[in-house]
Amino acid sequence: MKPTIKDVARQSGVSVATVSRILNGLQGFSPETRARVEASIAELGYRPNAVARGLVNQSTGIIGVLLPCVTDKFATLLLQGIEDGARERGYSVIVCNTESNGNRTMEYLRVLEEQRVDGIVFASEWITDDYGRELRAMKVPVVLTATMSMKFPFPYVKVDDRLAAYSATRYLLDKGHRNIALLSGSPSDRIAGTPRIEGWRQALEEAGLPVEERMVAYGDFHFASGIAGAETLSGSYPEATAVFATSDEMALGVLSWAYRKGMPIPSGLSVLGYDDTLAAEMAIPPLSSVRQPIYEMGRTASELLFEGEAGRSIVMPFGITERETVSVRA
Amino acid sequence: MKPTIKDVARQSGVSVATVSRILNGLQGFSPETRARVEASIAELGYRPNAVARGLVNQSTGIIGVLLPCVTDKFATLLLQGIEDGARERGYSVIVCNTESNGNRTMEYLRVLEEQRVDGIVFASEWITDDYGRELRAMKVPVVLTATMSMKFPFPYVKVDDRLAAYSATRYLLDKGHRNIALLSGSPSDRIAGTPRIEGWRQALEEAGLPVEERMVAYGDFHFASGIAGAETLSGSYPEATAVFATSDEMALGVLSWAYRKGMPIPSGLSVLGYDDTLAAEMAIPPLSSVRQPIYEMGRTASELLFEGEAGRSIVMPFGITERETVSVRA
DNA sequence: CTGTTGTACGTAAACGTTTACTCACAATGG
DNA sequence: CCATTGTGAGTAAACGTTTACGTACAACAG
Repeated sequence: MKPTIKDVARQSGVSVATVSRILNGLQGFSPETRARVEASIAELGYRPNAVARGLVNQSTGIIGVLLPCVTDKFATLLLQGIEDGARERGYSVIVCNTESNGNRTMEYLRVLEEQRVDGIVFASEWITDDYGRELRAMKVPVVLTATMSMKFPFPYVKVDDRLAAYSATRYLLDKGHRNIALLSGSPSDRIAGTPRIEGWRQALEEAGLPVEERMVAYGDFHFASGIAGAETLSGSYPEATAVFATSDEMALGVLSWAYRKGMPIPSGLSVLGYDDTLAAEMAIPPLSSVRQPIYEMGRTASELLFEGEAGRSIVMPFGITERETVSVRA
Repeated sequence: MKPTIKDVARQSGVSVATVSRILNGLQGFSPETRARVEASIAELGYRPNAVARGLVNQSTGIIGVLLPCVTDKFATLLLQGIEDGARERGYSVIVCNTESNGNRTMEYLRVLEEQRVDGIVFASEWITDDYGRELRAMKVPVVLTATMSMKFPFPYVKVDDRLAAYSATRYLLDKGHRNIALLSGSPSDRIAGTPRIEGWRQALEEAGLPVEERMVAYGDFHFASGIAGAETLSGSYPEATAVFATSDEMALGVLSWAYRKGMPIPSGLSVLGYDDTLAAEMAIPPLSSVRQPIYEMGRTASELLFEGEAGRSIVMPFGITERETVSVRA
């Protein structure tokens, strides 16, 4: 089969130990030996076997990344950041597409443990007791990103969702809006649901405005649920002059619904998205959105995995990218 | 550290061979022994070490996937299909984000060889001589998807781009358009560039229409280049009544440009995209597009990797999804 | 000339599995 | 009652590395 270190050793008339030393940049060989060995390596086309290395070194050079969806912009930007950070440090990444499915997630955690990955980045999803226990039992560095857990104190990298939603709502208030609907993720989502709802609510309450259940619709962060949510809100809260959607895709759903209904944006209705992905930029009209440094979050997560002081978490900054879907109201 | 098969053997008073046989569903043990061993496994929380297994079995249960970009819809849908196919067969996937960069690609091929992956799916990019030689030298199953190579006869899964572009152009002709601009990828792209240009050209020529250089603009398949291309075409080919963009993102760029210019779609200009990704559905107005079964292509690629008869390639069907960006012209 | 030190290697054990051989023993057939 | 066969196991070699330890030899100090 493929040449092994033994073949290289034989070919160049030295022992495997010497070849290994040369390969690993240690010392204990003459320049001539080195030249001879390197010639053999080139001639045979030898490539070290990472599997064998992994076995003796107890380290595979692979990390695992669990994502709820590998096709949406948010998750893939995160992935890109993680992958860049890992690659620069000589690590490869195994992607695990959990589809937010508990069984698949548990199954993948098992696979990652068997594969003896050197670290795990867990993105976006709530850490259930099952996940947390499993992760803890693996005795491997874990970093959470775009999520966190009180119960399992893994280091995390994320923005403060509550604060971001609060600021976004304040932004709309400052533009003169007094009837601000919320198009939220599920209220049972403790990460990207509840905190954003609370931020919105707090901003309204501080402004002395009423907060009623009919002012919010719930979706799943995806496009279709944005359309449905807009439809719901148009019935339950027709006086709304602005809607704050907690994902860009849902905001695009609102835009799409408005287009369908002939409702002009932003003169008839202002729309604010969340994430500031490329989708916001491509929208018609270009979508104003709450900006998260998604790529940097991913990159930071992999940095933390390898170089983090134990337990250190990082809260990332956010901002608002102003485009053309929010009008000022006299 | 973590319990090994030896710990399990000791704990249950049998040899490692017996534990191994139980783990692998072979025969040669009594039901009582099996129960005892399984109890020990549960008690110790033993997980087989895939690295050690990989060493002796000469198979890692990992495949590598090379993608030019991990954030765009096309590539990630492909990835999702590949991952699903792999997972169902018990394989994990290492993602390699090449960014269409030759050095990164070569580096990743080296990593994949060292990691001794069981197969490689190579997506979207042209197979250079370097890549081809390296892939061939790895002596590992390779499947190409959304690309192919004459020089290196790896099996591939893709649609016939030339035919699809021809059909798309015919579709516009059938709608009464006689001035059909092309917004293409690079003409040096032998996979997604040239063939689509040729399909477009052939349809026009068969219809007895002139084909001139000024009728085409070149982009890189991404959004910004769509805007730029639309601008270029509006100068060089103002009489165009339709533009065929060879990616959805570029088509969205055209939509965005038109919105900016106040050009009504489709009454002022018809636009046809390519790929029929979610972006097409989310566009305003909803974008008509050439549909490729992207997810299925990915899934088929991983099937082929494990179960393909040597060298069998698959040409996938395409279609046209009609939405609202193409008008009929009297 | 002898003892010490440094250099350039080689030997062999480990890493955690799988699996080809063995082997003891019971059941079975003649 | 003996030879054969089948069953439930154990032993040990292999997979391809790394690395602790050992060793031969040259240079050098005293």
